[in-house]
Amino acid sequence: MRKAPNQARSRATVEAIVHAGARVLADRGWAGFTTNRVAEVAGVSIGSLYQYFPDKLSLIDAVRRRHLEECLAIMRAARHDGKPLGRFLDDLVGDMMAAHDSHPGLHRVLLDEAPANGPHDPHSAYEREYLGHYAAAVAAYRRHRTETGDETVAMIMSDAVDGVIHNAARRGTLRSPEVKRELVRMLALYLAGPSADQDLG
Amino acid sequence: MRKAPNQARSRATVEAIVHAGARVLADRGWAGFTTNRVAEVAGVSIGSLYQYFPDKLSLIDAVRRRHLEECLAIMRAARHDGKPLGRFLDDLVGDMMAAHDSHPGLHRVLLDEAPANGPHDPHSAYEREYLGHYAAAVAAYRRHRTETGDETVAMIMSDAVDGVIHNAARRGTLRSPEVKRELVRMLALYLAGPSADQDLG
Amino acid sequence: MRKAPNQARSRATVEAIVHAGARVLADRGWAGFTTNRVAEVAGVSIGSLYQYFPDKLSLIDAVRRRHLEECLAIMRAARHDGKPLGRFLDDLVGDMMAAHDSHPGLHRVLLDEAPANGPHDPHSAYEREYLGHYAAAVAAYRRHRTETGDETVAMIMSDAVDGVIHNAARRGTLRSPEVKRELVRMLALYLAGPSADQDLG
Amino acid sequence: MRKAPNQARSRATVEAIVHAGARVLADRGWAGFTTNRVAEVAGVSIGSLYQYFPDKLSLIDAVRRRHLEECLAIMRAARHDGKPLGRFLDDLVGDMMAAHDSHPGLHRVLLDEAPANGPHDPHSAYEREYLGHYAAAVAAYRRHRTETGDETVAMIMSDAVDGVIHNAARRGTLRSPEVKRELVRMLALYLAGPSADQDLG
DNA sequence: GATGAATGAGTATTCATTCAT
DNA sequence: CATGAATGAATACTCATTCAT
Repeated sequence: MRKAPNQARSRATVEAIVHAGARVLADRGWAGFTTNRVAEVAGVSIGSLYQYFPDKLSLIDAVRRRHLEECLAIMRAARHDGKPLGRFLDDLVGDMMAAHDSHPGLHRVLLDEAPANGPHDPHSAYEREYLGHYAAAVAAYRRHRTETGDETVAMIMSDAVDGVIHNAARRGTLRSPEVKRELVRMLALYLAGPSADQDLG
Repeated sequence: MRKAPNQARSRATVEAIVHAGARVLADRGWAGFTTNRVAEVAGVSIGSLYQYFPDKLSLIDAVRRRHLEECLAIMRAARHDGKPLGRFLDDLVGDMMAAHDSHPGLHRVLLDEAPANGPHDPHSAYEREYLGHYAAAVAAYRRHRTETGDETVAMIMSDAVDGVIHNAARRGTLRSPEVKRELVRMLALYLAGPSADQDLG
Repeated sequence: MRKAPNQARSRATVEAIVHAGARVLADRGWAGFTTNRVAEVAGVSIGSLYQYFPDKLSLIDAVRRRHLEECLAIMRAARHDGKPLGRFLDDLVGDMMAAHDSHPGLHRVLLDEAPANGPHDPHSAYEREYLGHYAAAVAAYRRHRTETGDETVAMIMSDAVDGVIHNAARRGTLRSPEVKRELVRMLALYLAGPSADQDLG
Repeated sequence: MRKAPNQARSRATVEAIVHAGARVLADRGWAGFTTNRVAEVAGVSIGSLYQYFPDKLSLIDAVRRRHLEECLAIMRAARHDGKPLGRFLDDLVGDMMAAHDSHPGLHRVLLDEAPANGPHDPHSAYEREYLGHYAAAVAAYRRHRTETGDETVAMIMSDAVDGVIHNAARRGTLRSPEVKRELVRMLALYLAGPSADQDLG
């Protein structure tokens, strides 16, 4: 960002711009994301937008950072302190679906356009922490030890949640209790289940 | 499409354009997808591109149709005729991962710029058949009957596969045997598992 | 128009664009009318042109509206309040020839590319008022009443003036006093003359 | 033209192209006149069109020549050998209106786009002969000798006819007997009338 | 700071024309 | 000769970005 918004009004302006950016990205996709449109939706002039964001990319980065931070906050809040597994998954999946319900499709769009995927970019940092939370839960709840590491199991779970939630967002079924229940059931069975080599005949 | 390619030469041209379109979309994303670039990569003039596709969007549609058709072909080929479940899932997931390995990220980009997802657009038709194949497999292999329909289970499975594969594509781990094995394990446990209400404590 | 020019600067810009459009259309005809050329002649960037006009056609419409409005202004100013007929026609034809002398050929080009001449398009509205003025003059000066209505006579006169003036524009003889005198004479004789059925032997 | 069509089939092809050119020009105006469209309407391939016409301009010239030739043929046929004036004008105007009824607007479009208006271009040659026929008629029928030459009177008449007919074409009233009658009446009164200086009160 | 008019490089698209079949 | 696929210069139009007010 070009400059730190010091005064209250400035902060509100930046807030409005980032929020509008998320909205436009979710509603119109990459092709419909133009700086002029974002400024219009935010209710500020295009000049003001460039006062705070040096270019389009930095605005997208801000939107991305904001969204990933929200997802991380949910993960951080999803404590597995003594909760039974079913309850833990229920809370986690429920909160995640709720979070995506406000801007369906945003997450998906944000992750698609590969943003300089070096190991040090913000997305990677986010992902490391994100998967770390999942791995901790896996370590806490997993029943059967196999040769597969917690990190891999965590990744599979995270990606499955991602897939189910974002396809639900696309179909407009984010609020379906059935979808939520089945996703939770799949994760629970996965965590509870025996190793791959056993009787899946 | 503006014009049906009748002669052999023109069919080859259209083929090259669609193929180049997939490549450019996968490599450069929405922002890098320009008709001139596609024409260049295809090795044809921009005029030839517009001879067959009335505009940029119709070209993207063609690329999408082509890709979805490839995915459907895999589903159709994945017969569950007497195979044990583990074998069936192994084949299906393996083929799907291989298919996405050629253009990692393409599927995701294609599905996310959601253009008018009414129930009658080609993507919906594709999705109906796609989920239908999954549902047939679910009906064949499911052990425990619950109140949840085969279609819902099929959708969860399909979306989970989607999420895992496309995040793997993003991370460059599409060829990892571990990822494949765990995804198969999760699906198998899900299909084999008891209803949600049981002892997931 | 895409956007109303509010500030003084933007009004000047729109003015310059429309004026340049008339000039380019008159000088180079349809084939030479390109938006980039108009912008260049207007001394503004191509972006500014598209800030106010959504496409080429809307710019042509603006030029047309402007020109028709100028012609109407001449008709409105040509009062037949007690003037003798000769004087009235002299003033009217003189003003009209002068008006076309600034952009010879513009009128013809504008009217000929007939874009959807339904009864409700702006050109029709213009034509109704235009012919109305002529009809009023006919009613005031006509000597012999025939079965032909004032409106028809007005239309014949208007079209004849149109034909003579625009062919004169094409030939570069718009300032010829002889042309003006003879056109006036023809109109006067027509208005003064007896019905068609009489001795035209 | 690139080469003379010798065989019967070639002549028919050229014929079809010129005819289609007139049709497209009349129906779609300058903006819609493309060589590919003309070829399509003519039912020949674009390659065949370029076999006979080296470029677009030469095709337009052919269409123009053809149309002007038709108008000239009407003038040549309109003999004033002893006919009374009323009869002569009636025939001339009637034939001219009929000629324009097949391709309304064509003449207008053809004359608008100023085609290299040197004194030696085909249009000027046409115009000279055309006005010459009118002048001969004027000389034959004019009643009052004034200081204005026959050529000027002829030009005014020709231009008035042009204006009335082409505006009628635009309005779709080319077959109106009233329009024809009034146009004839105006021309007759003009030819019969006294000099400009007299009692036009 | 805020504004929004202006800019112009860059993209989408057309269409006259060529040439291999 | 006829065909129509291919070409690419030229045009229409967009949108990130600047800057005078």
